[in-house]
Amino acid sequence: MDAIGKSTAHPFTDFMADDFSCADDGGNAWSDAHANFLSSLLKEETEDLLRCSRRLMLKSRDHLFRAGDQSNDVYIVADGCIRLFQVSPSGKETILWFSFPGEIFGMAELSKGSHRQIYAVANEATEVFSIRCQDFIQFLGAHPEAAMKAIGILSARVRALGYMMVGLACDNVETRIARLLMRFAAVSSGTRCCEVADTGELCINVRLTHQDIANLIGASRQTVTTTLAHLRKLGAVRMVNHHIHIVQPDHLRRLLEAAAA
Amino acid sequence: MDAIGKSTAHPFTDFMADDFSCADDGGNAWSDAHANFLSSLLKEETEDLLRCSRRLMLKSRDHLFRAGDQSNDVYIVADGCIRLFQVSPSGKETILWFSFPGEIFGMAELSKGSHRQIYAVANEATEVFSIRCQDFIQFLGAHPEAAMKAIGILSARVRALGYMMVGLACDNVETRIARLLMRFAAVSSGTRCCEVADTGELCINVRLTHQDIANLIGASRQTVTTTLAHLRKLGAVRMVNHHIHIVQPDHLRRLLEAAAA
DNA sequence: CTGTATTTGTCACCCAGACGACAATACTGG
DNA sequence: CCAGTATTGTCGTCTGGGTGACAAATACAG
Repeated sequence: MDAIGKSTAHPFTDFMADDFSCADDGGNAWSDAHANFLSSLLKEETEDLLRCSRRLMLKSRDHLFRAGDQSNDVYIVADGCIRLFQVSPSGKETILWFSFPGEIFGMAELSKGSHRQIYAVANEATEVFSIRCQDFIQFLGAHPEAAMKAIGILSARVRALGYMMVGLACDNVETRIARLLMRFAAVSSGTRCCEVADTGELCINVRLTHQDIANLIGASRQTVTTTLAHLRKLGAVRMVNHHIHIVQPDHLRRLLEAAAA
Repeated sequence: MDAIGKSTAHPFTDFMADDFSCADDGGNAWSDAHANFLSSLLKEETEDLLRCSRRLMLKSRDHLFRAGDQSNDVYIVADGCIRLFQVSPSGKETILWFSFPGEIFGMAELSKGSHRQIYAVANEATEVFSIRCQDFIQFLGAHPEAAMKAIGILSARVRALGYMMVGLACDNVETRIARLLMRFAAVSSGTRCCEVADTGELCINVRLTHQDIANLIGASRQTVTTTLAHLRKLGAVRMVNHHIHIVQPDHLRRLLEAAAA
């Protein structure tokens, strides 16, 4: 659990501080939504919270919960990565987001002691802290600043989802993919890939199949394969081991600007 | 401001209580996101909060704030209706939601004392309470239950946006419209239309142009016109004055079930 | 009451991307 | 090490719905 204590590239403290232009494309909301809740807490708050937590070890593809389950806990990722998604009545999977170490999830179902709306699956071998809703609510009551941080994270998620909606409604598949890659690069940059050159190359250190990407951006798997092949041919991205590197971030940025025109 | 004190069809108390099937299509999240924040507060909390508020009167189409503005306040609708939307870089408008009397909005930009991400305009003559962020944060600190309610509303909005994403990614335009109409009917049912028959006819008491609907579901205005004309021809909906009535809710429900197959 | 702006209704055209169908790899558990 | 499963790569084919272009019908300000 040594990944927990240390601050990542997105400590919560940044959250209140940094300014950004109004032409922001949602990248900030995206980062803020991935704020490291755990490392943003004070030492004593962390102890208070983890005291009443259980630790769960999940193998890749293990289900943590499914839609319809009773929702009794909130979770914090200790290590690994959790995929949060919905399944439409027709069976299509829509990925809402991934949760990385330090991030809290399952909060959205907190206030109704009721049922899960979404699915949570380990995207790789993953370790999570599980905290009973009751305990968590009590914790928030006892630590108003922590409650404000929770509100901050939920707010960021609302903003991030808003931007996702806009992208889905306005952009074509290539643009959606470009934007997704840039955002993932920003968020997953904490866990740097071994072989990043001194060039501006960015590493997306998450296991993502083409199907996953399709489910993230609301496209078909084939179109993702084709588009990604195209970007690779242009030299904008390349595959390293089993994840994507953005060779020319500027190329993707230009794509995004072009879409704005 | 007599619309404020009395509870609507969605008091916050319902929020923690009602159960629902796991096949929920997000209607609950939608309703919960439109929870009446103001009327959910205790009398003393309400006084505390409104003491430090200013009242603003807006004419139809007045801008309350725009993307890029400094975000210094949160707002509560006293009367009327506020349209919250984003504008894509290419100029396309995407409506995220409407806020009705008693609802709080602007919260998502609360925690960064920074800039608005979205636009808020009065959809009709509207009256809002404006509360400085500082005061609101202080209020939440002083009233932990109110803070939990705020978290509950943000959570519901996260869930609602999740469902919107799924719909956008999976459903065709007709289904998206049908779902939108059913949800609006549920939410706006508080302000009942004068001439609702004893039939199961539902009234959507919000001024919505075809362009608005298009912006809500990510479709073109023409397609909305055509689809709505089709639904009217089938006798599923009709226009009353300047808003839509759902003549046969079952017809729309059947549409939604069909989409699930 | 009247000119201007907004909203609705309807076309014909066209294309991004969904879908189905395979073959070729690459993993993974036993 | 091998069978079985998951993932990638590539084709045609086909269509939902975007786009532009109008005309008609309202709404609204002055």
